[in-house]
Amino acid sequence: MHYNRGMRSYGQYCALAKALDVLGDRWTLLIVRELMLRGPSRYTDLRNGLPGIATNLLSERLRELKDAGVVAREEAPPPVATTLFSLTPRGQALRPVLDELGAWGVPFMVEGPAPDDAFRGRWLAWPAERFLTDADPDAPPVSVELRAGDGDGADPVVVETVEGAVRARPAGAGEQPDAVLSGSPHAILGLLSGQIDVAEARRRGVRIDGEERVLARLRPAAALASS
Amino acid sequence: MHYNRGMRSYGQYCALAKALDVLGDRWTLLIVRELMLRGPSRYTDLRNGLPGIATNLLSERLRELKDAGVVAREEAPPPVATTLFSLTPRGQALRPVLDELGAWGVPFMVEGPAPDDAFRGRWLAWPAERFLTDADPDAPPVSVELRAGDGDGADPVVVETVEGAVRARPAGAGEQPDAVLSGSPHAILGLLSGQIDVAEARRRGVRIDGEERVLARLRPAAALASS
DNA sequence: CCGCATCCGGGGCGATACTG
DNA sequence: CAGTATCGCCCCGGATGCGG
Repeated sequence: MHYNRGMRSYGQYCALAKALDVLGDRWTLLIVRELMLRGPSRYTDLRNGLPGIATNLLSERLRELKDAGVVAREEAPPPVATTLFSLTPRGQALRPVLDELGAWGVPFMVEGPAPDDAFRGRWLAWPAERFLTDADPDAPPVSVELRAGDGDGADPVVVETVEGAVRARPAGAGEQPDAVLSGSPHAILGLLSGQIDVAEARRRGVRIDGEERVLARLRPAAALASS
Repeated sequence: MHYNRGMRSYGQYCALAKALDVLGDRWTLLIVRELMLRGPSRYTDLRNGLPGIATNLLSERLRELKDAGVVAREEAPPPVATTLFSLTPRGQALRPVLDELGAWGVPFMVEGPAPDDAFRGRWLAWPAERFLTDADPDAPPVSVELRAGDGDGADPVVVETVEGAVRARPAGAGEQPDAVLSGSPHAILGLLSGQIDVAEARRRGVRIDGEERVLARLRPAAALASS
């Protein structure tokens, strides 16, 4: 029987405290991150996208988020017969929160990963959407595939221009990007964020296949890492 | 001796996870809220603005935030001889994060406070800055004082127009606002957020002294509480 | 008074094992 | 595949003490 566990409230009539009553528990915002980046996901895929989480915590948080109206469960009908978790509109409304928190955290990433940090390629998709702009919106669309890290978290990500904006999505099968960036997550993130240029990135082991000039079109926006 | 307590990391090379490594512990973001709303503050004043916090947690969080470069301590010289805590530029950069999180939490406030919720008047200052706009930026500036709640958390707040924007600050002594709003926090917040109009607010016990028409100038911005 | 440090009980959290 | 069950540990909450 699960009563109101984890629902410890700050007991303050304040918008920020109320938000943290729902989102402040450990792992909660990272679960929202995965649902935001992946879209509707199965339990196992969420677990894979959240290295380090305990399975009981994942199920408990998903239940709390469902009760709070942030997450929805939908049972897919046979023959698939799997459960899908997704964000409600109220959950989608957290996008600006994650964007701002992530932007604030970018300087920590620039320092490089800790020795045992886990990594998933799609975690770059979201900084990419935030920091890249299309330098020539009227030209035909371009796309770049990012392959960061080794096999474990190597889900490739495609960054493409869409009507003047830059969007990122998981790479599908038989992808045909204009260019492919391969290298360490650290170096690729430095390139995306504008902290280092193409020459410096290459010096740090980044490999560029395909048409390199499309990189000049996806330019990092202005100063992002204010001290 | 205090080693690296509480520094439990998610161990993920992700901007959001890195941000939460610093800010994700309990009470941390609320401490930043107080420093943001109050400016440089003494330990005791922070404690008063954070009803429910344990004193050891406050000191521990302040130390962690200092180590992370978010908070600075300055020892005021004699004869004052008190310690002041303030936000570094890196801490000030959290303003958009708090704004977005707070905006997301506003719908919970509209539902009204829980039975034993604590309240401080200055918690309205920050939603006010976010949700009010000056409907007539070229006219002479106006100011409204908010007195929400009873004695305990009645720190009055002054909302005023400053060059087309709306700013909030703690009310000083001998304040001369154009109007004064008194009433329950719930009703006043409804008015600020545009959820209820002046007539409805009055029906809910809000009292308006001074020139009522200045309220027409401080208009709530467009829809804020998306379902 | 102000700014903590110390002590202690309870429960959230983390890791593993297990099940329909 | 999608969880539940169980068990330590350490974070958290509350009270008290205490030096400057």
